[in-house]
Amino acid sequence: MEKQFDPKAIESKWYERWEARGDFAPAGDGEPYCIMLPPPNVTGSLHMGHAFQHTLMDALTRYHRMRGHRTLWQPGTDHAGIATQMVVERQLAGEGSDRHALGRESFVERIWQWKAESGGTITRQMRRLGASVDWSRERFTMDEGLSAAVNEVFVRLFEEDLIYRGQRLVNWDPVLRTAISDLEVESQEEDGHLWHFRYPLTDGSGHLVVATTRPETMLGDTAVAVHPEDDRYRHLIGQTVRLPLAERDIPIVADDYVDPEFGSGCVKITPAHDFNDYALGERHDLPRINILNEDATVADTAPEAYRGLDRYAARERVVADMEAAGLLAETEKHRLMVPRGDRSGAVIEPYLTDQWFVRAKPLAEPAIRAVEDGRIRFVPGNWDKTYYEWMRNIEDWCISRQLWWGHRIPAWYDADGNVYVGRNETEVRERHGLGDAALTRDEDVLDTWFSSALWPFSTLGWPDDTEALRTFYPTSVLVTGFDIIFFWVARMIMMGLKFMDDVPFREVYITGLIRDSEGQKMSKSKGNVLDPIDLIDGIDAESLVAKRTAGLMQPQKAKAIEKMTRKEYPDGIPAYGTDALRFTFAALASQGRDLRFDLERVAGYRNFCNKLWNAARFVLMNTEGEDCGAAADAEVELSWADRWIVSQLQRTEAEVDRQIRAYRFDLAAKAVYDFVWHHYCDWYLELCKPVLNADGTGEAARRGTRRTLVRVLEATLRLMHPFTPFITEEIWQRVASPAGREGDSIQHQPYPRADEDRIDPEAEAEIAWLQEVILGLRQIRGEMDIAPRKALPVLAQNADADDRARLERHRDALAFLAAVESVRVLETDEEPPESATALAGRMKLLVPMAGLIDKEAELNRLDKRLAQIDKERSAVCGKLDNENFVNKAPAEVVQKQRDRLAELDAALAELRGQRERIAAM
RNA sequence: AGGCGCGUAGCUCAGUUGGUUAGAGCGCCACGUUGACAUCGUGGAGGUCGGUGGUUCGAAUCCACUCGCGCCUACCA
Repeated sequence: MEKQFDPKAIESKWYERWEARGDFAPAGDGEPYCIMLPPPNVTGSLHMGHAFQHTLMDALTRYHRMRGHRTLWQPGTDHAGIATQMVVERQLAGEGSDRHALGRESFVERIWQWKAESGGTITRQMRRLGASVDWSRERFTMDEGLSAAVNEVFVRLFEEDLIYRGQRLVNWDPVLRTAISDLEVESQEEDGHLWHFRYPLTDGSGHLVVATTRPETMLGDTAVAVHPEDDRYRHLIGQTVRLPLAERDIPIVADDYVDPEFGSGCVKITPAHDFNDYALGERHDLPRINILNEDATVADTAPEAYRGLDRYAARERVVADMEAAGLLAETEKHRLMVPRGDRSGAVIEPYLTDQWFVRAKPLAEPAIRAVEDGRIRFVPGNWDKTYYEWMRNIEDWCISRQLWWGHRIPAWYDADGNVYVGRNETEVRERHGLGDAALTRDEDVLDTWFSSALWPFSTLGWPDDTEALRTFYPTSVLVTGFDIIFFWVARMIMMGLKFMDDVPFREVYITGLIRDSEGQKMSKSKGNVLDPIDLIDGIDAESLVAKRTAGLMQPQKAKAIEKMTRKEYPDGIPAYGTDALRFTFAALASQGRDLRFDLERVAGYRNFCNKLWNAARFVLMNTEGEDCGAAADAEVELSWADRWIVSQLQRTEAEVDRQIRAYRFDLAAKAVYDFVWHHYCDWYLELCKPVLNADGTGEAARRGTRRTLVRVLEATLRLMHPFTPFITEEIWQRVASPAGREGDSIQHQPYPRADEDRIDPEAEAEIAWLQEVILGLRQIRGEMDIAPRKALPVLAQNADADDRARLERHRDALAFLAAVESVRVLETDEEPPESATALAGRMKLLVPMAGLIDKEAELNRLDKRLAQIDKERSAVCGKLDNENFVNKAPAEVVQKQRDRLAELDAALAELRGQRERIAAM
């Protein structure tokens, strides 16, 4: 083996073998376990959030596969309607063309081409991450089967009146010129103005003042509203005002919606351009005047002077005209929430159009119940509140999009505008007896999330009753971020319950969000993104800068991004390898908080991989070609250390298993790390050395230690495999045989299960004693500046029979790990020489000071220890002197404190005595 | 406005039902290279657990209030 672990040398080799052999396909007849990969955008690339989530999904998948479950991790990609269409439209714009010039068919063809070219990025990256998805089942939301499922769902929902078409106010993106759903609107507070306008009463008796943030919409006003109880205006209700500029008479209506405290207490009402006004208009049966075109220019329904103006130009014009007419009462600065499209960034316009909707309430009710009664569990649990909040206030879902890339709505219109919905045109004609009448298909496509909502069953073959569907639905767990609970999770639950009559998954594990080391959200525009592949392979500073500054929406930011990047990564990023990256993700995955991603952390886990690698190297150096006691009748003798490490392994196995089940990957990773580094390497390997090297060791003892070395390592590799698949496979191939195991790959080996019977309290006590002695002596050495390899003669005082036996038993270990030259047990009445002291239980270890230790230094050291002990002693005494504590606390707790006090007193007495003696010398 | 979360060592974070000597990693200080590993070893320094008050024999942990920060929903013209 190489002295240093080199991930590059092994990773691609193993993944190719696993995939070629079909290792990731569900196998056996165990209990089914299934995870649906949240389908990434087909033309996207893997970002840190993906890599994080994929790591956790893969860990779960490998864990269950090793436990013998019939495990499926179902991969696939999403067509991502708007996002993908925008990319190709931008390309066309670069060529001086647009989709209309191309025509629908060619445009869609062009997107398919783009998908074919760039669509493999994510899946290639997933392979680099070691994701053990079953590629043979890979699906795409727009492939044939999934499209059929989409049509089927649409038709069935339509037939049950759960999908309808209607003219309603929707969120309109005037740049993309399509409707979008409520969820695709992101509101942000921005600076604006509040304009106060005078609207004259028609009868000439005065005027009302209304305030607005959007003056141009007054062209579509159809009422002014006041609060019914507002004494200032009560007498005017039912009268009309003369709407300036448009010169129309509009009524004054009374409605509770109006807050009399705000502004003048009068509100202009524009039902066609504001959601609240729309609702108010419905209550009062007001006309709706749509004054905007699709691109947010003023329409012909408005007065001539404004037609064709952009909405913001119209705004200025309206304000100027009102001012000129003496009707502008006041202009004030105002912060307001501005709705923007999440894709285009354009200011969204409430807009009156014909769209298709899913009736949400009837679907939401069973979906709420599924979480309430525990058929679906959120992890961490508090996310159910977020879910309930949204589901209980859910509005109908606008599913039609005025785009070309997506599932075209299966609806046809005849010459009279009658609508027919069916799985295809032939079916529509047959079912409605339309013969060969002219039919035109609806131009619109469905919201991307409509097909995503079906993912848990459409990928398994629905609407056909397939073996896969019967086996893997409901799936086991969904792993995703909180940001798509509404977009996706809630909708999958609704659709799953509706069409499968069962929940789509039993648990939803919500991961935190990956941020950069400063706690900033990672985004292309901030220039702080990291490509997980760059952490695996490494990247030089130039390439990293080039990558981060390429294709920016705001190219002027490039300089700042370059500066920041060069400062943070002057030498680029070293290659850490996949296993280190994955282990980092696992270790960071604590619950309920966002996580800061810090390269120092990855470096630490790369070191950990190297540690494991070298431990394996040591084991192999000591076992290759040697008898490791594999034979059934081999005579084998286990040392205390052997028994101890086996015992520790059981505890670790139990802990890791428990934490994985609880989705506490951070704690599972910590348990593994502690075991490998601090138990196996720091102590066990060191304790093995004297056994293997000493001349006096018997063959049965060597065999026992070799066998334990290699078997514990082998089990540890299996324990770690879900987190670090590559290094564990590589090493396992070398140690499996000496450890007495057979198999083609570690991933099909059983996951370690703790064996209660192999927990060995006797061995644990023995090694705990040994550690205490060694640590005590090392402390003296360290604090007294005694050279590390300077062999020390040690005297033991107050050693009881056990201590004496143990000192004898572990003489080699003490010599090796604490450089003890000799140990002599003092007789009861023997006066010790001037010495430095350490305690191990009641036994006192003395290192004679002659020539080694400075008297003052030892006195200081003792004073420090005494102070520590004395401080704790006062705390314990405080408790025990408290009658209430002694009377009310559980007996065992009280006893524990008494025992502790006794220990402290003994230690105090010993050390004080020691101090006096040294001081007197 | 409502909801959720966070505040523990210089930094990033654990601390599961109240009883630990409050932990880890990184960083810091000192010492150390005859082969598992310098991507390492040994020893050490460093925290009144945001604040106040309460419940309790006992609070980082439970309750109330408070300060600071973050996120998500929401109709303020």
